[in-house]
Amino acid sequence: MPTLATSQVQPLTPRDPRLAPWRAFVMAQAHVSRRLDEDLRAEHGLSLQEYVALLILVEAPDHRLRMGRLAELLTLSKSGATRLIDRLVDDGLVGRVTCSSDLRGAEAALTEAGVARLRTAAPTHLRGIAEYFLSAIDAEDIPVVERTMRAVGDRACGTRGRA
Amino acid sequence: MPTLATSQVQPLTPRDPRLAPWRAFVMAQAHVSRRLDEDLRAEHGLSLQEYVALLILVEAPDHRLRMGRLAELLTLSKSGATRLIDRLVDDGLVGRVTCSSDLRGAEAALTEAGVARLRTAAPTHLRGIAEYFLSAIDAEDIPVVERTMRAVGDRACGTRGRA
DNA sequence: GGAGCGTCGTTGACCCCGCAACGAGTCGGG
DNA sequence: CCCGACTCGTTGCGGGGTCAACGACGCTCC
Repeated sequence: MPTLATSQVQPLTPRDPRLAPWRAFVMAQAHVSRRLDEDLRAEHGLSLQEYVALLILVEAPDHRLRMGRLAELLTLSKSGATRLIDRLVDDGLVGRVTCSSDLRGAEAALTEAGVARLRTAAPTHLRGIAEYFLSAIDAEDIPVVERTMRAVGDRACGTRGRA
Repeated sequence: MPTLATSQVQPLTPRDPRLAPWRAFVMAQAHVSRRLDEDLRAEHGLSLQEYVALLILVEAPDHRLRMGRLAELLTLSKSGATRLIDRLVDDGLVGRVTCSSDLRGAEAALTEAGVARLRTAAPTHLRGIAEYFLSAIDAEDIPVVERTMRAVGDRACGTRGRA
């Protein structure tokens, strides 16, 4: 395989037909996330971001995570993570714990209420994914979607800074 | 074909492996749009939304569009569109015109400066799409991506309101 | 032809996020 | 030791978004 610097698919101009998949991708994302967010807010009073934060925490060892790591996983700035956790703390869904191994660090830890809230909200989220995303894709195409999306994510994430 | 209510791919539980493509999709979108936004801001002082607004306008007949329609195409609320156009007007990139056929309607119209700005910013955007998105996908997979993303977009957009 | 209802875009209040600056804590070298 | 340089999370500020309420206008029907 050629290790061509970065893209080299061809320079790409406006009105190029290869923009079609890109536009479809953008629209898909916009509509699906909006739907998932609406459903969670309407049925459980949680934004999609808040739900994902709880989800990330429940999958972490001890149901706790350093703020910095949490910010990364949420693709959020550090301050964004701080304020998101602030809200969840106010709602009693997570607690703040000072990190044992690093006194300047803080950890967010899921409370019992947080676990419970997540459990009741999960069906809504999962139903949304099935209804808006998975059910629109032919079964045979799913592996391709997974592979390509993973490649895109890695490429856009990995090529950090340097060309 | 079965007209099964909505999803019926299978109820879907947490930790289901079918969530993998969904997660990859979410990460891909997050990283790619962030990159495109950063690049446009750094090189042209435009947010991705502002760029897309200009792009939509340039593709419209007469380079003008009703506010409502613009909001739809941007997947934005009406007030969101109003404020976005406000900024572009302040920058001199678009102008406001009262709609000829409906006195309560307003239209946004691209100025010469807007067209010019779009033209200079386009290469950055197109390069980003090629580099972060297209070049990560095998050529043979691109049609599948386009087809599936279109299907997902339509499904999440079309099933408006009613089950 | 005016009354009532729907639609269009804007505005005010509020929410959420990123950036830059900060205080607190860690770590390595003199 | 202790002093600088770095890292961690929080905070002030400002940008950008939504929702609800509004004024202006179009439309229909009596």
